[in-house]
Amino acid sequence: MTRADDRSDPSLASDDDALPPVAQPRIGAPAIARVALDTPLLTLFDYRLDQAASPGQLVQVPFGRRQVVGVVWELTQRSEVDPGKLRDVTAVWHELPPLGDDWRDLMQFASRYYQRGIGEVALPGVPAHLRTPMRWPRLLAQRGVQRYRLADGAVAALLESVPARLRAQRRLAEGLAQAGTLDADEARALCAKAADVLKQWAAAGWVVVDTVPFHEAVRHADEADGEDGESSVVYVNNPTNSALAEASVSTDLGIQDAPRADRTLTVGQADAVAAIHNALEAAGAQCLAATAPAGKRDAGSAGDAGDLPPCPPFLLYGVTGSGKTEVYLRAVAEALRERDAQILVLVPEINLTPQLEGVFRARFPDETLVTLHSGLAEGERARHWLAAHRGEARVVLGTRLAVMASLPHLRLIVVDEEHDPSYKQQEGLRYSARDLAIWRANRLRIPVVLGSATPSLDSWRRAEQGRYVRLAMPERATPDAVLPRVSLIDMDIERKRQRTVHEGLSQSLLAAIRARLEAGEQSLLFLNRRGYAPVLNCDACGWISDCRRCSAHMVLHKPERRLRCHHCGAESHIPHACPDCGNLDLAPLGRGTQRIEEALAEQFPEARLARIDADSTRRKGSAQALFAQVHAGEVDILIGTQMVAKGHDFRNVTLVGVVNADSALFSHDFRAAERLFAQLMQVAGRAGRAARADGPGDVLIQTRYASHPLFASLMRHDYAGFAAQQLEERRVALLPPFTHQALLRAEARRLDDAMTFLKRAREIAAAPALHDARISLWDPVPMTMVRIAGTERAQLVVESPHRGALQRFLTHWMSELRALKAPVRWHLEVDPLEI
DNA sequence: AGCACGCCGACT
DNA sequence: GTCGGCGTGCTC
Repeated sequence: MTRADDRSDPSLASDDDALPPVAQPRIGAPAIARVALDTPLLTLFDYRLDQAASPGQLVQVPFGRRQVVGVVWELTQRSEVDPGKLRDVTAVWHELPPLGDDWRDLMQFASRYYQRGIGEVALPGVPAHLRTPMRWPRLLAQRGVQRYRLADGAVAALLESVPARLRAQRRLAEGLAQAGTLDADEARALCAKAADVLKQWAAAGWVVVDTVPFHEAVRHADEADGEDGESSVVYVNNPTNSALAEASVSTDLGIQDAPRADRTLTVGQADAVAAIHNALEAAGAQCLAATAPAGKRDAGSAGDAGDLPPCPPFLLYGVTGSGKTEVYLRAVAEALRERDAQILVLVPEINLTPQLEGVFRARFPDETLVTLHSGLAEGERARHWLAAHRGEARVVLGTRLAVMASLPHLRLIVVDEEHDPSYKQQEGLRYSARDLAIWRANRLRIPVVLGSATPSLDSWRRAEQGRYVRLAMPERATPDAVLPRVSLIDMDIERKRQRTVHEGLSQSLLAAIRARLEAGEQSLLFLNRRGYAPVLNCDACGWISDCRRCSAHMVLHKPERRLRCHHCGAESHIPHACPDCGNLDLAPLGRGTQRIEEALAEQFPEARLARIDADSTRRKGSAQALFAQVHAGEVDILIGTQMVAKGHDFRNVTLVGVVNADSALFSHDFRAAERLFAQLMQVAGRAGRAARADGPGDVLIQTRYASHPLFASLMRHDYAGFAAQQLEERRVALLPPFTHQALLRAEARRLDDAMTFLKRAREIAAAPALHDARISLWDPVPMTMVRIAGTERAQLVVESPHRGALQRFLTHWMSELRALKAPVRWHLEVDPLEI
C-alpha cells in the first residue's frame, strides 16, 4: 500500500497536489472515523464517513453548533455512540499528507503521561491556519517564504501616505523603499505591527506579496559563530537589500571567526562527534535493514522501530566555550548526509539566541531550514510547519513547541541547554519538551543529544546510572579563552569595615567597574529583579504597596512613574503621600534593575549605561537593538536580568557582577540551588569569552553567605562536585530525581473552597479502590503566592518512587476527581518544576 | 473550553 | 417592555 509519507519527498510532490494522497475508496471501507478534537473532554468523537480517509488526516466536522477541525485517530466499522447522535464528517483534507504514525504515537503518549485528552494535546500544536478549512485550498500552494516587494512606481505614493508621526510605519516604509523587498522577519524588526500594515499597503496597491521557495530564500549570515562569538546576524537575502544590510552591519562589532567545518576539534569534541556519528550510522543501518526498498523507509521503520535496540540519549556536557555548537553542527551535517533526513534542534528561547539560527544557516546554506516558535506570525508558522510536515525542511530549529511538529523523516534531535526551565510549558498542557524529545527519539530509535554546561540533576543522574551516554568536553575550544575568575564579595565584611555600601553596590564592586571603565572594557551587572524597588513603604505607619488582587507587592517603576503588580498586571500611580496616614515620606524598599541603573549613573556619570530586562525590551525588536549597542561597544555598563545570561556573548565584557543572589540560597523550593548554579555559571560565562590582555575575566558575586557550599563549587567551576552534593541531599530527603511527583492545584474565589476540594481529593486517594502503598500524598497547602488576580490557590503533592505506579494511580484518581462537583478550577501537573 | 439555553435586574 | 448577568448542560 502506498503511504502518504512518501509524497513528502519534494521530488515526488507536484505543485498542484491534485492527486488524493491516500487510500482510494475500498470495498468494506470503515464507515466511522474516530476523531480527536481540541476540547478538554477526554474521548475521541465518532463521525460517519462517506469517503476514503486514513488515520492522521485532518478533517472538518460539526461539533455542537460549530464546525471544527480534528485529526482522524482511527477508523472503525461500528460506533458505541447512539446512531441518532452520529453526524457526518464535513470534509476530508485529502491533499494534506496524513500526520504519521510516529506523530500520533507521540501525542498518544503525551496524552497518557500528562493525563489530558488526545485532542487537547494534539490539536494546539497544529497551526491555526491549518485548522481553518477556508484556508485549505490556498495553503499548500504557498510553500516558501513570503516576501514583501514595493510595487512598481509606488515609492512616492507610499512615502507620502505615511506621516512622520507614525514612527514605526515610517521606518517600515523607508526600509522598504531603500531595500526594495523585505521578508516578514525584517519587516517586523522595523515595525512591530508590520504584518497588518503591509496587508493594508498591499490592499492599496503599494506592496506586492511574493512567495519565494525556501531554498532560494537562504540567508547568508555574514558572520556569526555561536558559542565563541558575539556577533549578531546580518541578513542579506537579496542583492537589492544591500542598503538595509549595511545599515545593520554598522551597528555590529567586528567579524569573528566562524566555526568552520575544517577547524580542528578538541579531543572532547572529536570524541563526541565520533560517538554521535556511530549512533547515527547504527540507527541508519538498522532502519535500512528493517525496511523495504529505499524511499519507503519511513513507512516501514516507523511501525517497526520497537524491535530495534534502543539508542540511549547523549548528554553532551561541556563547559561554556567548549564548543558544543560545533558538535551539534557536525552531528547535523552527518545526519544530513542521509537523503531526506530531517533534524530537529530545540533551543530554550529563540529570541535570545538569534545567533544560533545564523550559525546553522551559514553552515548549511544549501539546506532548507525553518524555525518554529511562538514569535512567528500565523502565516509563517503554518508555512514552516508544513515545510516540516512535507519533508521539505531538512533542519527545524525551534523552541519547545517545535517538539510537537510533524517530522516524517526525523533522524536526529538536539536539545541545547537541556537544563533550561523554559523547556517546561508553564500553562495549559504542562509538558516538558526535553522529555518528549527523548521519548520521541527513543520511539524512533534515533540519537538525541542533550547539551549543557550545567545539566539538570535529572539528566546528570541518568548519566551516572549509565542510562544516558555522557560526552564530556572539559577543555575550551578557543585557545585564547580561559575560564573567568570567580570571587565573592562578603557583604558582611564590607559593612563591618564601615565601607559604605552604596545602593547595594559594594565599594569592591564599584572599584572593579571603575577599573573596567578606565581600561575601556565593558561590565555586566546581573540582578534578577526588574523595576526600581520591589515595594514602596511608609515609614510612619508601616503602609506597604500591596496589590489589591494578589498576595504580592506592587513594584515601583520609576521611569514609568507607576506601581505595577508583576503577577496580575495591575497598575496605579505612585501615591504622593501615604494612602493611610498622609505621610509624605514614602520610601522604596529593596532594589531592582532600574535602581541599580540609577545608582550607577550617579557613580559613573561619564559611563554609558544600558538596561536589558522585560521592561526595557517590551517593544518587539528593542532587545535586538540594545544587544546590538552592547556589541558595537556603545555601552560601558550593562545591567540586566536573566535575559542577559542567555545566548548573547559579549566579547568585550571582562567583568560580571552579581548584585544579589542570596534570596535563592534559602528558598523553600528544593530546586532553587540547582537553578541558581546554572544561572550563575551561565552569566559568569559572559565574562569568559574573551580574556583580557592581562588575564581572565572576573566574576564578582556579592553575598552575605560567602561560606555557602554552592559558591565554593562555583568558584572552582565544579559542576560535578555541586551535582554530587545536591544529588546526595535529594537522595536523603527522597526528592526528585529519587522520586516522581505530580501536583494537584485548585483555585477558587475563596481559599476554603480550594482547600476543601483538595482534602476531598486526598480522601478519595485513600479509598480502598485507589490505595497504593507506593504512592504518598502530602497535605494540601495554600500556595506561596496564595492569591493572584483575585483567585486563591492551593496545591497537593503526590509522589512515588515508582513512575508506573504513579501514572496508574493518577489515571484512576483523575477520573474520580472529574466526577466531583466543586466551585473550583483545578488541574494536574506531572513532573512540576516548582512546588 | 465554547456555546447554548434559561430565568431575574436596569435601561432605550 | 428588552438587553444582559453568569448558572448548568451538552458536544459524536
